[in-house]
Amino acid sequence: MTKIQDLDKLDKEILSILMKDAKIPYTDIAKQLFVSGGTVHVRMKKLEDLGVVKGSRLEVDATKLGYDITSFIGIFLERSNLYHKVIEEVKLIPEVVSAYYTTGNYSIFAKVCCKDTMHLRELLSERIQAIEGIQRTETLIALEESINRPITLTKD
Amino acid sequence: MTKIQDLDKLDKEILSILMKDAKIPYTDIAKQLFVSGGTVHVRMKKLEDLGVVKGSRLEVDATKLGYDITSFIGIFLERSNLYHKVIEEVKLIPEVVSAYYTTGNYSIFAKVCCKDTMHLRELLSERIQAIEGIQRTETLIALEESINRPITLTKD
DNA sequence: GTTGAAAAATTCCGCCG
DNA sequence: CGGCGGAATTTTTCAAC
Repeated sequence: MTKIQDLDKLDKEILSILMKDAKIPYTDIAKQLFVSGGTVHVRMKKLEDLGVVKGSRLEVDATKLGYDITSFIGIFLERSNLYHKVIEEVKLIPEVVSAYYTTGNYSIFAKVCCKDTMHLRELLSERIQAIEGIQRTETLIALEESINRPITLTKD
Repeated sequence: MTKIQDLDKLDKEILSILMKDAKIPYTDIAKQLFVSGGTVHVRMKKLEDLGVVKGSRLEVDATKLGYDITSFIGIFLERSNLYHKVIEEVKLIPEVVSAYYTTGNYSIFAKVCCKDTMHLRELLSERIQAIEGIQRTETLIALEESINRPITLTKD
C-alpha cells in the first residue's frame, strides 16, 4: 500500500494547486514552484500511477442545471449484513451522487440531487423505499451549501 | 437568474463528458459530438460565463494522502438564528470539506477529513465544540465510500 | 531534475450558411 | 448569430543528458 512517505513537499504543492483548479497548465505550476515543466509532468505521472490522483471533475452549479434540491438520506437496514446487496441497488439510482457505509444512527448515508420536491418524493417512495432490506429512511434537505472545497494538505 | 432553457443538448453532452473527466481535450469532445473544436470552446466559454461551470478539481485518494477518517458531523445549534455566525467559524477549520444548512434533526451538517481517530477527537473537542452557539454534535464515521460521482444529466 | 524539440491542444479570427 | 476551418500561440510529452 502506498502512503505519504513517498510524497515530498513538491508533490504536495503540485496537488494543492491542482485540487483547487485542475485545468491550470503544468507550465504555470512549474513557474510558481521554480521547477521545470518536465518535472511537474513526471511528478503528476507518478501520482497517477500511485493512485493518489484518481481523476478530475468539472464543478457545476447544480441549481443552474435545474437540480434545486440537494438532500441527505439516512438509511436504516433491516439487518446490517444486507449492506452490500442494498448498496448495489442504490448504485443504480442516478440521482444518488455519493453513499457511505457509516457507524452511528444510520447504516448507509447517501447524498442525492433532485430537480424539485416532487422528484425527491418520487425518488424516496418509488426507488429507495422499494429496495428490499431497507427498513426506513430519514431525509435532511440542504437549504444552503455553505462550504464545498478540497482537503487542505499540510505542508510537511 | 440563468436556467436550463439556455442550455441545449450539445451543452449538456459537453458537460456530461467533462463532469466525469475534466481533462479530456476539447478536440476529442468535438470529434465525439461531430462538431468543430472551436464550437466546444465557445460553448464552454458560455457555460463558464453563465456560472454553470464553476471550475474543475483534481480527485485525490484521501486515504493515500494520510487522511484515513472521513466523517459526517451533525451540529445542533442553541438557536437557529446563530447559523451564519457559526458557519463563519466552521469555515476556518481546514478539515471541514463541506457544510450545509439543513432541515431535519441537525441545523448544520458537515463533512470532515481527518488523519486518524485522535485527530478527529481533537477536532471535535477543541475546534468544533468550542464554537459559541453550538449546543451539541453527532458524529457518523464513514467506514467505506461506496459511491462518489457527478450528477447524471438527463438528455432533454 | 533539466532542457529542448516534436506533437498536440488551445485560442482567436475571418468567413459562411 | 451560431458554427466552421485554419493559423498563431501555448501546452504537453518525451527523449537524452
